[in-house]
Amino acid sequence: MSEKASGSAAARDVEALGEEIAAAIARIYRRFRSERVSGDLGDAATAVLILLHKKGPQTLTALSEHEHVTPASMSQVVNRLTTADYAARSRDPQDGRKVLLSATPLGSELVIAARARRYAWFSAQLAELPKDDRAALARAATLLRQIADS
Amino acid sequence: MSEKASGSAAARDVEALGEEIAAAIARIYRRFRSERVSGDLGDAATAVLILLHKKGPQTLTALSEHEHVTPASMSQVVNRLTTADYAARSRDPQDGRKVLLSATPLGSELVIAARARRYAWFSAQLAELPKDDRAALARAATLLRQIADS
DNA sequence: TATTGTTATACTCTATAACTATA
DNA sequence: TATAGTTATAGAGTATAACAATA
Repeated sequence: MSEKASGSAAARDVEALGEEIAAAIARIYRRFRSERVSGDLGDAATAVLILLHKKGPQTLTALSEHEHVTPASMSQVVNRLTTADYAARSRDPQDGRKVLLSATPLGSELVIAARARRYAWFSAQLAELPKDDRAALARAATLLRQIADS
Repeated sequence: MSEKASGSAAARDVEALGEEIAAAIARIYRRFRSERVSGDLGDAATAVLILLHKKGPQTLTALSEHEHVTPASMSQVVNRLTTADYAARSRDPQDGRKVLLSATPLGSELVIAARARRYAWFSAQLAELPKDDRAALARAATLLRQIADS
């Protein structure tokens, strides 16, 4: 009831919450990035490789839409992966315009080895939180993913 | 009780949660970045400008620690802000080695005008969520900020 | 000597514009 | 013509290494 009754005040609250969340996202994202060890792939390339490993072969357009970048940007990320032999390009036999990207065995190996190590510090922090807080974070992750995809 | 009893299973759960959150963070962060309109400052420069606007003058080292980047990186971000006349450098009278950065009136104006516009789409999404979900996001923002600062 | 900050250089990531190849 | 993808170029953001200035 009070939600609808206090229209503009609630709107300001939501705006403030939006800014607060956005700021927190930016901070933790940079923190993740700073945890990267030398020799690792960059964050964009890593995200793509994990996706290929988990979901199997994808077209370039599918990857670019999933990551919210232009096809031109994604092509360059893929170039870094293929140059390092972590991913491979192949033509779609049904439609010669399409390119299918897939993780190589070397790439899959890297994903498996790197994942736990990369977020080890973060998992350690999570383990120390009360159950309720972990639940809030799990729900938030789901919501943020939905909003990102909207 | 069951948390401690099922040691390694719980540890795997926390790791999976960590990866899930990290992936969601990366996705929503890129989405925020893709919403940036041409002519805007970049995200790093914007974050610094907002900080200067909110907290007042800061040294370069304080800024670099707050954003978890090296002083050399921060110096370059600050260069972009000062070149655009959104921030100004001044020497600390007590310690000539230190540089104090502050937002210019033009910079403060920009922060105020840009904030709401920049996250408008996000706030609109938040407004449509049930109250419980907004609460989960608010809690998550607090937790993520604490973890980022740890 | 230690602290604070800067510049030089290089890499990742992203975008826009212009292009090729296939449908 | 429309779709899928690539390359060229430019700019933001970051790091390491080497440096200058001040304490």
